[in-house]
Amino acid sequence: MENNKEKKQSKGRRKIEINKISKKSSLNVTFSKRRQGLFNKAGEFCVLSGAEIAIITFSPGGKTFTFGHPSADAILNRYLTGNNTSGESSTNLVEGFWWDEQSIESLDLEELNQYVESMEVLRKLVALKVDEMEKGSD
Amino acid sequence: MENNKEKKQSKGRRKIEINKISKKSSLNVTFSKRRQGLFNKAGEFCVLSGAEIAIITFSPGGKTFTFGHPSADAILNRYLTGNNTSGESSTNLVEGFWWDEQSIESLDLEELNQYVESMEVLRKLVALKVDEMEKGSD
DNA sequence: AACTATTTATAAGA
DNA sequence: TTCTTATAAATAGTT
Repeated sequence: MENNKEKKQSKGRRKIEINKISKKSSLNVTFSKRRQGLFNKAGEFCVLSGAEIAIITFSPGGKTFTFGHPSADAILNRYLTGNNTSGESSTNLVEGFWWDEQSIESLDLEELNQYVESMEVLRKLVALKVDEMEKGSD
Repeated sequence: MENNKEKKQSKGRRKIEINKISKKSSLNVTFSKRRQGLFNKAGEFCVLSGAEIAIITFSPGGKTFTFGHPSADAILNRYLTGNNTSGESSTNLVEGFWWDEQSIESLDLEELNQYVESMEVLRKLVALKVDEMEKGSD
């Protein structure tokens, strides 16, 4: 009972080089898995260290993913309610953090503008917090 | 040669609960390790999927960490040159991405304003890109 | 700062 | 696409 010298690798994880994945189906799977992994890490990072973190991801496929602090929930919601007329969206909570996914069918340029808007939302979140602190410390 | 029933755990990683770390030295170590881990993951994520990502971390210790795209390098530099009068800073490159660390000794309120500024920088980066595209597609 | 035993993440496969 | 599983990678506690 001989098996080939180059016997088939088992199905476990194999080492990969970090290069752009060309095969579209693989790319989608990897994108999803790693986005989830990244957001989980970010959540743990925040809780363990007490840091605040904001992440914005702009996928080549035309989706904007943001990750942030619980205090941002209400504001994000308002943002979504006000602006989200063209695609579905979902907001998830894990370990007290929200993340958000927006499907937008749009041209590249519009996608970028979307990205800018998302950043603007995050900026406002923090500005609001600053405002609170100024009132509190006066 | 009996060892206690509760024998000492070996030194390998042990499972932990995700709660704020109270011991300051441990917190610092964990913060550094996990920040590095997170940024590495983010870099791989970008390269593999072709996504763009921006991360801003505001640590309780008064440091702002940002992670971004190579195209942002010049702008970040200008930002640092213009604003960084109170603390040291360093910019690192890994896999073509930059990350940055700023030491700021300031009050909480000032730290938050710093955070807002960092976000503003990121926003400008993308706005610039939009501008480029508008010119290109015209 | 290095080490290493474990836990955790995840690339392929089913 | 969701589940499985072998393996790579991250990291908590130790030194």
